[in-house]
Amino acid sequence: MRDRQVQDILDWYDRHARDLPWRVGPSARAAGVRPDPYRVWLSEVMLQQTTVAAVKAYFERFTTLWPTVTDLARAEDGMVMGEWAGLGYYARARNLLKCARVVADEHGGRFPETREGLQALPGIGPYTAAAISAIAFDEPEVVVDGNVERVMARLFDIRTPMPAAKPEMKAAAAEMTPNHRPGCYAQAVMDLGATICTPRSPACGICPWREPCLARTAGIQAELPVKAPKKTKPTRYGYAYVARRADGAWLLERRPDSGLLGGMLGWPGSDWNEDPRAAPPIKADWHRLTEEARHTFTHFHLRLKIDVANLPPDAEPEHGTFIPRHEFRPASLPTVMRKVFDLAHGSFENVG
DNA sequence: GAGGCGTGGCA
DNA sequence: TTGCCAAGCCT
Repeated sequence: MRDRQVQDILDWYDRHARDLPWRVGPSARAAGVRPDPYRVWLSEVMLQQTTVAAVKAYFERFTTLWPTVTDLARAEDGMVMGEWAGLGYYARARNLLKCARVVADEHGGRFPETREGLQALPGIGPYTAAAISAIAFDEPEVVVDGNVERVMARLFDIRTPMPAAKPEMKAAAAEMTPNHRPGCYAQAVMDLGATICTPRSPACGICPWREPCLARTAGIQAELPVKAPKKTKPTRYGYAYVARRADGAWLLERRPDSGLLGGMLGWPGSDWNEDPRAAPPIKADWHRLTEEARHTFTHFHLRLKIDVANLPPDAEPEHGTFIPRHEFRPASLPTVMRKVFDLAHGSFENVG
């Protein structure tokens, strides 16, 4: 029975596999083309908790700037963080660089081929290690991500709430994983989860697993997997300070490596909490903008009051660094900081 | 084990 | 507007 289902989803994948920039499609794979482990790794890290649509442009940009893991290992930290800006979960970018440097310096520029070897690297956990091993090296590893959990919960009608159901999902995934074409199988299940077995309104009518799917038989496919309700997000408040020196340089600061937006550039500002204290980085004639910047993070809403100021050529702030006008790219800021800039920059006159 | 950690799209 | 969701990892 399991062999029948594996064959059915592989047949479906051979006909309907998504064409993705980092993917070697089923026909090319059958012709002997092997995926580049560097590109598989880079795409998997970018795809952690992130949509394919958001990742595509970043993947193209990164692989153009840094075609190999050795190239990436030699990049400057600030350059990589700036290129990652907007993609979110910035610890991924810091770990990406760490990982590239370990692979370049300690593994001769080649990725380990085993799940164990891969999972020892920074930013590579159980899912990513199994995925790289399966996709890049065609090892029959059990690949379990959110897609696989959803598909298995439905195929086997697993009603145990998450995250308690994880061991059952893993066992179900292990039961299904084939020794033949494991890389294609892993990508097939993820494509199925992304395009047919979707969280809401799954397209069961065109699913290659519609017959054996126990949740569909019971009519509860859209209710699975069962998840605990989310906690409501609190709102925090803060101040952001946008200052421009007379020569057009902007006063920014590099945030500490750990914590929220770690390692990213941002505007100087206060702490973000229920009752923040204003904390300008330099004595100046600050002007408060009418509009606040609003942004929502994973676990709280944020509202920032924005102060702007022009600084003299010899300004010496208590903290922060002046970024010359021609070196400053708003796109290299995390989104919340870019929102602040978008609101503030209109209040400055152009400098020739 | 639970919480921290981004962002944008969509119902 | 609000909530939910997307190929998790780290502490």
